[in-house]
Amino acid sequence: MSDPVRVRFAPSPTGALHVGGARTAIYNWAFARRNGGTLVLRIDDTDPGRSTPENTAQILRSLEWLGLDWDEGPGVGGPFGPYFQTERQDHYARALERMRANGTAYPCFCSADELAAKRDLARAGDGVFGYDRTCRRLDPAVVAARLAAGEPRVWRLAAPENRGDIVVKDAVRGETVFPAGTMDDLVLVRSDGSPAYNFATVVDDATMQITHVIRGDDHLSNTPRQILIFEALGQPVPLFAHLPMIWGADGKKLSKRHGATSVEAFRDAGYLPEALLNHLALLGWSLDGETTIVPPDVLKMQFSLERISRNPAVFDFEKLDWMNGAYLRALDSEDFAAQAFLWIEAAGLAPAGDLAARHDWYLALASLIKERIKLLTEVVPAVRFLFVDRLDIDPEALDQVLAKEGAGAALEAVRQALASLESWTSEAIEAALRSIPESLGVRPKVVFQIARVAIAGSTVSPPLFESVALLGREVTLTRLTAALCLATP
RNA sequence: GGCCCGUUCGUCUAGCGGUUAGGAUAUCGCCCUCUCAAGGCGGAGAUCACGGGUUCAAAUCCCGUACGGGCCA
Repeated sequence: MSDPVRVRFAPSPTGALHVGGARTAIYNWAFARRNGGTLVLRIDDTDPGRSTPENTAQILRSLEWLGLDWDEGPGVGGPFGPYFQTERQDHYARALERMRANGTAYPCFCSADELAAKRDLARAGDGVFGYDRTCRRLDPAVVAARLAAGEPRVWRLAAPENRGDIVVKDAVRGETVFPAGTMDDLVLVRSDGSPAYNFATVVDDATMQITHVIRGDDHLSNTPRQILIFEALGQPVPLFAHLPMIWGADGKKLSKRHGATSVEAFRDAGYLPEALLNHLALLGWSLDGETTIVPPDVLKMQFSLERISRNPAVFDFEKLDWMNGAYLRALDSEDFAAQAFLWIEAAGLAPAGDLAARHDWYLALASLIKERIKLLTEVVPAVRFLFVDRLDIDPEALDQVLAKEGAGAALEAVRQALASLESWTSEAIEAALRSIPESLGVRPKVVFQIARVAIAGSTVSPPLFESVALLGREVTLTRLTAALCLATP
């Protein structure tokens, strides 16, 4: 009860960190922070074929991008290392030794062919059980001889035969009972000496003194087996919290087919880490049922296992978009400008030092667009007209606005009004332009739309007067003149 | 096949024996307005998977069924 909380996130570096894993990491992180506990990051790299250092690096990068920090693990070390499973062979060997000594593990010499035959036999009958325990009944002297002879073998758990029902205590689902006698003698160590998943996980969780295992729902069925291993090792069983899966819109496990799933893909698609984190946190957890904006610092103060829901959640891309917009709007102009400039620079619209060189200009730009976009990828299309030398005018806008009769007269009036303006501020520009419609006898919005197309190349743009102010006199007049040639008089 | 888990507006969820079943998003309408957004106001949208119980009273408790999902093989 009063034991300090220790939780872990144990990704497999067989691919990028995807949103499901990210949510698990977020919950572990928030739970550790909320309870003043320790978050351990452990890399489950035991799959030699698919685990790569590149994937590990990418996972760490994604976690850092999300703003998650860990107290023990790669990069920070800690007293329970190493934190890569491939470097923990001696722990597994010691654990197996202990289980051999207390009779909870035994060698099995059955070949793959024999096992397949046993399986077929079992399937033919009605009861489909696990391994039939042939080698568990072998004479000790025979076992010793075959071991000494170096015969290929795996090591199996000797599942207890007189144990009662196995009860998984889970903070999300309460107590789940697995009937006694349904557990088979699962493989702990493979014939090549590598630890099986359940074994390595339990040995690590035990030696790292993990108190709460927060992980995906898909491990719930493994849990009774793991409990048996904890008990065989004589170690306390942690408390569990199994999270419901995240689905795509079709009710299938979220995958690439549904769109972006890796954290980095969301970053590249223009999402803010806080927004992704917030959205993920709310897929399967709620603060109070009313609050939708839960920033990281609130999450780590308020997170609780009790409010995790039991049913799977469909990943709602539209809601994430809305949320990203909300976070973008909440940014002050300084921060928004910094974010936006990354994209502007990457698109080649502005040179590297431009943000510092024209700081106030960028701040003004930021305030113009930050409440009009939901994704950072929208920045460049929204502001391109402010950077390019030659403006391309949208053909449809040309056709619908500049081709209208009187467009030329309006443009000429705008050009003249601006050419003689003494102070180039949005206020002065607005005053000058607002006086035009009346003299021409048209509605204000007609003139403004004509000017907008001439200046921004589109019927949709940031606010006109401010945009003109940002564009500067020279460029503005050039564009008006150029548009004049295209417009109907 | 066995064992587990899940099922409240399209979606995320609140609800933990008595509520006009609440919020968010999406959607629709109106207002604001130089376009687009943002913002404000309002509407529509949930026979609480289904069937039995228990109870004066069930979305809430119990048992089945169906449909989804997971794990093992």
